[in-house]
Amino acid sequence: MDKSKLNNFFHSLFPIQKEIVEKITETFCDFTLDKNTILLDKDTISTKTYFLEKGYMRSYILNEDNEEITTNIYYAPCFVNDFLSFFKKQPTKETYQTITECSFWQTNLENVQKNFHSIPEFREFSRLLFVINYSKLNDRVIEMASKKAETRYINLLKQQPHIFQNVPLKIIASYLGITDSSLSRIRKEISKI
Amino acid sequence: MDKSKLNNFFHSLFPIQKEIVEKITETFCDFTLDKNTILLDKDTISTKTYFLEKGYMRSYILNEDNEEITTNIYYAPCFVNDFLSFFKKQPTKETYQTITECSFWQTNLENVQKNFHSIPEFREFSRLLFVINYSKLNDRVIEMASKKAETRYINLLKQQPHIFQNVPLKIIASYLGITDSSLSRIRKEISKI
DNA sequence: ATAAGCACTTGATAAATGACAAGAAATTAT
DNA sequence: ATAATTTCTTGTCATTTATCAAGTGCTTAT
Repeated sequence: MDKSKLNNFFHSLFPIQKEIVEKITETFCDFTLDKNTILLDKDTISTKTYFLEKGYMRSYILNEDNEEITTNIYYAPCFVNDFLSFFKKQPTKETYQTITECSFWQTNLENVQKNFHSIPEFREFSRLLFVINYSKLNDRVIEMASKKAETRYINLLKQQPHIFQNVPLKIIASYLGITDSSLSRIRKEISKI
Repeated sequence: MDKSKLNNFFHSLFPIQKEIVEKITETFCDFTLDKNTILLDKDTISTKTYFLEKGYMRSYILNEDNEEITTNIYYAPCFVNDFLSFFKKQPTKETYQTITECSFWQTNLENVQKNFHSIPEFREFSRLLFVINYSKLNDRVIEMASKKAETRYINLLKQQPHIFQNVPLKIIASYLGITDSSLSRIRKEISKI
């Protein structure tokens, strides 16, 4: 039950006292999942918030042709949350699945609510997490709308090279909004240079 | 100084007492802007949070060819916020500009902070706003990654037809991630049916 | 160890979208 | 009211990406 990675995540985001972090993470429990295992299935309600301590995972939807479209790739350390489902108790649209073996910490909404309303630092942390996630997502929309696939690939490779060591190319392709054969061709083109 | 539209926005999101809403919106001041006017310029720090009471506006960035890429379209009633800039005091990447004549209510971070930490209902409201905005943005990423331009156009037309009565097509085109001539052709194709 | 199933690549071809330029239509400024 | 400016459309052609199918190599299960 070593919560150091979980606790350090709080410290890494903003200045906060050790005792307060320990109070916040008091109710978190740990578990692990094998690779290619579903953490949260679509059309279910997320009752937990998850901290990914180790590993790679993704969220995906099925399109009209029943192809999996990867909507997000997650890597430790980070919080993994279907905000709409967890906070508004709505069924998820996406399925959340591990890519590698993963270890997690989790807690439920009741504990989050208690902390949110009783610990000012946790409120600030929660909001900061939202702001950061929103901003990342916004950057991605901008890339999707303004850059061609090759540029998006190059940027991802530059910014998160480790993803290519841990996530299959077909998942990366759909995350970039292209087919796996297109990604393969783009990689071939670039390797020539 | 009729705050009814501002106040009603709170009531429309979740059950909350009239007196609490009035307390929250106490510090909001109103102003109006002409069409095509900048509300918040890129590379500046957003010191205000805005409620758009009437009108249409957008955010945009300039790409490497100095073309404006519309990143978001806003229409009343809604809150308009550059989260990263407002909460983390970072310079904005995007410029926020009115499209039609707009009327706003605004307040500053100090007031938001005071309410956030002293009024539980305002905390819940703030988080709900984040969740809803995040979820909308996520839906947009999914569309961008999985649907072709024509489908994205049809969906926007179905879901927000009023946008086409109030926002120039070239802005809508870049919001959809295509050029204005492509949008023109797509519209022509569809009108044939 | 072998077979089965995936992941990845590659070829040929088609579809979607972009680039650029010119003109029509609408809007705005004088 | 007229001119100037901006928006929208359309034509031609180029580029980007998708589709489908086949083949190779890697991983996994028995």
